[in-house]
Amino acid sequence: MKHGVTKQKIVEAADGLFYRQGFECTSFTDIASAVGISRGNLHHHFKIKDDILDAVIEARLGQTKKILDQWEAEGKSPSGCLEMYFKSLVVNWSSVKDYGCPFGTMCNELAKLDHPARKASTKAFELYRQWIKRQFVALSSVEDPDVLAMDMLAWGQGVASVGNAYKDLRYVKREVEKMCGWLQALPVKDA
Amino acid sequence: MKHGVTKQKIVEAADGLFYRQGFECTSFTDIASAVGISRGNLHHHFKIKDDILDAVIEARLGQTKKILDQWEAEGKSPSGCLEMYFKSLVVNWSSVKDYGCPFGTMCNELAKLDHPARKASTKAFELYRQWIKRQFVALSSVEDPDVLAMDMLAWGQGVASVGNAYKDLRYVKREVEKMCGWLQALPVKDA
DNA sequence: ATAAAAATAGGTCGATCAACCTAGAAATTA
DNA sequence: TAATTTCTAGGTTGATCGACCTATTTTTAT
Repeated sequence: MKHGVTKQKIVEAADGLFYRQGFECTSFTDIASAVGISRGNLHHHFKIKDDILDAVIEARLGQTKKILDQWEAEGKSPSGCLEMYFKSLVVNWSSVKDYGCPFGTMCNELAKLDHPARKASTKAFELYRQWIKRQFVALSSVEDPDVLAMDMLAWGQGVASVGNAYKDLRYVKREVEKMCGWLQALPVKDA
Repeated sequence: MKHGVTKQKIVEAADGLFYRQGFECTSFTDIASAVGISRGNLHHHFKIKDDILDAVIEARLGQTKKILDQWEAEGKSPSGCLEMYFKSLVVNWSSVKDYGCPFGTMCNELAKLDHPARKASTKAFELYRQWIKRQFVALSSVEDPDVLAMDMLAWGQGVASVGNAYKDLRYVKREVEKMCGWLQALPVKDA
């Protein structure tokens, strides 16, 4: 196979499996058969399992950056961007329903394992936080964008967790609408 | 050992291990050695691993009921009760910091595993929800206690998740204070 | 006191795990 | 074309897993 293609395919497959099954419950055999290669080949590209995890985390960070850029392009205004963030729970509902938030659940699994890559896995949170903070700063109608960004992060985690437990899309939609309403009621910077 | 004592010790040990390591990452050997018994003995009390999980979930439900009753005794007023709930994140910080919320993290792990006991694990959420709702009804100053109870549930999950990721006690304390302040600002039923 | 039942220990089994190894195939470079 | 590197497949190893089993001891009931 072309240079680097297999490696990328491995990371993509591992990403999905880590999300849907968890890191610890995903074996080399799982990943290899998902990609359609042998275990030996998998070991050639990634010597140990933790190396796959590192690559997955890095790939997620890149993907997250891309998505956040895309939201800024689509959302147009800061409040539009924040709406994109809120609504992502509904957009990704089919997976959130079954597997929760990919970032939050991975962070928590790695925390329980006291895994060396735990800290790296929280970087996605940090990306979101800084991005959200930037939107609030641009809105300039809020007092403490730092605190508010943290609140938005926790809001997403909370709704994802409860939504996942209750498998209740209506609840999630209601929460998202509530946040969008709150956002529009915010006093906007002089137009 | 006296009748039933060993079984109870097993459930207690398994509870802690499931919380700190996760269900899937906890082996019969782990539990047996934590209790100080042999694997064979463990198998005598619980034929398969899922039986231990069922017992742990049931035990957690009983423990949760007890704690909620205790909070109602200590909290005195409905708002005092809700403060007990908020502050539990700080009280249990040393474990939340490392392992997250015991209910949320178990729910999510079982969801990923698509485990038969998943639904049972959500019953703890339901206990909390109904209890919180009762406090708001007693406060009688809120419009929709049902929605608000769900919000409080999500708030707890969100703060636990973000607090666990960032290992930031100050953030958690700030959030708790915020909620306590919001609670006291609520118009109370005629005294 | 004796029989029955429950509790305990430890061996064993087949399966699966991460990791390592060898060797051949394919692609690249010289 | 020849040499070299990269990619791929699959076997092997030692450890651990859940589960099962057979004894032996302890407790309970008769």
